[in-house]
Amino acid sequence: MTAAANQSGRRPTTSRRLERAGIRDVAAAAGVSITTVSDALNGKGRLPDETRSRVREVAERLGYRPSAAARTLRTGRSGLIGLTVTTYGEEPFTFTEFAYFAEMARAATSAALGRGYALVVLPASSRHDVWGNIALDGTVVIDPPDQDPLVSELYRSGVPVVSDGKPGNCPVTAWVDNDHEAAVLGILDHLSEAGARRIGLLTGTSTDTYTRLSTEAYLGWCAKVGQEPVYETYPAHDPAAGAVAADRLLARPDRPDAVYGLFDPNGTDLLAAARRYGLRVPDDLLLVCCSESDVYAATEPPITTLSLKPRKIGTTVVNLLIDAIEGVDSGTGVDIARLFPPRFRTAGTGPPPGTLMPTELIVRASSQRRSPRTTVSPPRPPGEV
Amino acid sequence: MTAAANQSGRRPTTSRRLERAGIRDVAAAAGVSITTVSDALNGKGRLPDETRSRVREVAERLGYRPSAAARTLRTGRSGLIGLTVTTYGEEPFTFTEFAYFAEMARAATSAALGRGYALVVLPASSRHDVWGNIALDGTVVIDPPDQDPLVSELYRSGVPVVSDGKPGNCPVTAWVDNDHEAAVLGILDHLSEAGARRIGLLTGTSTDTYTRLSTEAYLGWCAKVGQEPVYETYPAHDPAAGAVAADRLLARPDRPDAVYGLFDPNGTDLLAAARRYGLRVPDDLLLVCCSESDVYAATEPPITTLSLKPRKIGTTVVNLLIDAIEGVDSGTGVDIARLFPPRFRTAGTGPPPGTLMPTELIVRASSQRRSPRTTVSPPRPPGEV
DNA sequence: CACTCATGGAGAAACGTATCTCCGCAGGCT
DNA sequence: AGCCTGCGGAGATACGTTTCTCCATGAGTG
Repeated sequence: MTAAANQSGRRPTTSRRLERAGIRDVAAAAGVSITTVSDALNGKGRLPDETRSRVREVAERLGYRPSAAARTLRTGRSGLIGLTVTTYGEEPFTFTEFAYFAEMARAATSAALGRGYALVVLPASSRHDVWGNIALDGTVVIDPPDQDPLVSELYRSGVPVVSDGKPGNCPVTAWVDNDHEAAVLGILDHLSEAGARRIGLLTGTSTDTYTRLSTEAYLGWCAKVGQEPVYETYPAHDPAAGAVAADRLLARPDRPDAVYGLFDPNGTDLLAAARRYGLRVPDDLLLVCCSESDVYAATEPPITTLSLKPRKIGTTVVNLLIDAIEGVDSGTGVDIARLFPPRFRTAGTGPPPGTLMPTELIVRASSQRRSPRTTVSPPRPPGEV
Repeated sequence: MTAAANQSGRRPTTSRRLERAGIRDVAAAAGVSITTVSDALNGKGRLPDETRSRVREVAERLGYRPSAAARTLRTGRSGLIGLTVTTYGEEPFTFTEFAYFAEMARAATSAALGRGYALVVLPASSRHDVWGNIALDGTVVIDPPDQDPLVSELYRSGVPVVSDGKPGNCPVTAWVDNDHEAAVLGILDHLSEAGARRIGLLTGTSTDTYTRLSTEAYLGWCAKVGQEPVYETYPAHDPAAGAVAADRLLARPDRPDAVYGLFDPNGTDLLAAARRYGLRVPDDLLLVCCSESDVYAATEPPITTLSLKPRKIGTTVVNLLIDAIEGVDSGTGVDIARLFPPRFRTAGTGPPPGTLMPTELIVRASSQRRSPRTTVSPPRPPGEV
């Protein structure tokens, strides 16, 4: 009768009743055109509220769900953001900074969802097999190595890329990182003030930005204050090697009286090694390590840790990326500087291409000689809930 | 000249040079039809190898990347698998079993990538906003609550769903879970054999499958051996409440001489509480907790842990899901029993709808009265790398 | 010689949506 | 009376694949 009749006249194939309802079916059932359905559901066009609500009602009744694939094809936006992790060895996630990554990914997921995007986890290893098969609106890259071909290709094909960790030579849309130099210098000063005479470092052998910048900061500080560097390195992705390296560091003839460990498990490893050598913490050895884990609040003694604030980083990275995705129509060589002029949401601070986030030092007993009481605390009566 | 000429004759819009090359451009450049390009690149059709390689070469030269959206629209397959986590409170991931989830997600990601799929992380909370906007070939659901509307809707709309954790009333394609009852009974027997007279339990207040089955197994065991149950509960998602509950458990007048803690941080919390009350582990108190973390290998003393084998679970869940996705054309009410007849890859063992995975008890000093040496081990000389 | 058959490949129809263009129709204005 | 304007909505096209159908050709076969 109405125009809807001859529209649904198409669909020449055999009678399939079990198909999911499409926008055509909704249009036919509501007695309007496809255009009207699309506009009504997406809040566009000029339609009286009555039509809008009627169409919505019909769509609901038919259980209509718009096809994400068709929408993506048409609009060029998938609502998907890649989360790429650099992989050491076979496993998709890096073992090192495990808690850091988990926290960061969690915050990133949350932030993305809050803005209508979802995260898909993609190791950098698997090449075009699966990479090319996913429509990505943008990508977060964690600690890209110099000259990463993957990042280059993504960037070249117009996909915005924001990296966690200052990139070496990759062209990225923006990046976020901690101020690793300031963090290390802060820790060294903190240990010095606590009475440390010779501060050692437990660091990694890999060349990622975090390890490199932190080690350089340590060496620079040593040169400045005139201390001979005392450090041991080990492959950070090997969980067993850390304990060995910790032992090695404390076995040296020029044994340090304070140690900073760059990686999460170093705290327990150093504590165990100290115990083996009969060193009391903090009396004989001051200890700090970088970790996001709260187990160090309950060790004996509790260990001072540096937090890289992965939640803040994850949130910021995603917000920068989505700003880039939504900010400019299609990044065909637009200059980065013009990318986010007005719509900067994280307080008009930093210069967009690179943002440095502060770290947080959580001071506990292991780095304080003048702690009020290093003995076992008196038993606490069982409290309320 | 050839047919390719008039095919590329279309594209009436204004001259856009910067567009990404499409399959049409490849066809025109190679002097063949679109069909031939598609067949050549996808390894289908009957084409001489010479044509195939020539087309591939041209595609490579033009930097052709097939549009994932178009492919998904046409084939109905996106290569994406949803990973849904039940959320407690605001955060997208559950705090409890944090390491478990991280390990499981890692294994699932790895397994999916190995078979050409990618994982997208989707909390169950965010409803149609983002859920409906993503084309999912299937979904992994972690510990779905009874009558989960989300799972029901997914299943009804034909998306395969495999759950980690035995589902209550949700209709799922398949599920995988640990044998929680056997695990708890094994631990209780282990503690009994080590000399425990009164075994306590630290458990949660939530109603998820894991907590429920484990607690029931404990109560059943108590009834069988005639021990009065001694347990404390706390909201497992609250990291601070665990320490309080541990303290409460050891402060009871009927203080247990052995404790099993259901959640990851219980080990350190119980150890700290024992220290406060002057209890030696394992001499005065035997300790076991469920954890995937290896920090318990380095505590003083090392703590016996139960591993739920998240890697095995993640791998199995994903393989089952992909089997279901690829096994049958479009799940319109096919009976589950016929779903995986031949192509079962994980050794022809389990009955498909539900699979129980064994757990692993990692016995350390905290649960052995006759440990060879509970004192500090002698300093080990610095070994080779 | 008339015929099947395998080979190599072209044409065109979907897939389901968003959106650009355009059209009819009132009512108010000059 | 003609004209403009705004409202409500229909038609058609394009997004970029995959794939079903079909055609031309030359070689083998009775």
